[in-house]
Amino acid sequence: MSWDAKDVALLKELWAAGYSAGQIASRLGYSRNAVSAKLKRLGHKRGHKPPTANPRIVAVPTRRQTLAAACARPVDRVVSTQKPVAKQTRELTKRELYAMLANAVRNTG
DNA sequence: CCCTGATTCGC
DNA sequence: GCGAATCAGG
Repeated sequence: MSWDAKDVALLKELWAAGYSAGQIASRLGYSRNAVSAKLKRLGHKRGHKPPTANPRIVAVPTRRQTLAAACARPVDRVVSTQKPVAKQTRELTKRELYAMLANAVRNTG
């Protein structure tokens, strides 16, 4: 199973559109696990939602990333507080984007 | 019991 | 990098 550009695009866009991992997975043909994992690799962020699932307490404590996170202290200052205008390829509106998505899904699925 | 997302671990 | 297994919750 290799994530093609098409798959990734659909994944990201559908995810952004508010689709659930399961729905996307069904459309794409992958397991929701794969979708979630892929999203994580991509650096997904749907915003707010406390990390409910604890990082597995398997018999191998050579992990403690949780502790590391807990020990993380705030930095003194941020070097660059740049907030550039950004935004480039933003010619499509949400409606158009979704329409495109729907079409793509229809054709692809 | 169905679903949700999140994470880890083996390949 | 990919995906199954797994967790914790609604």
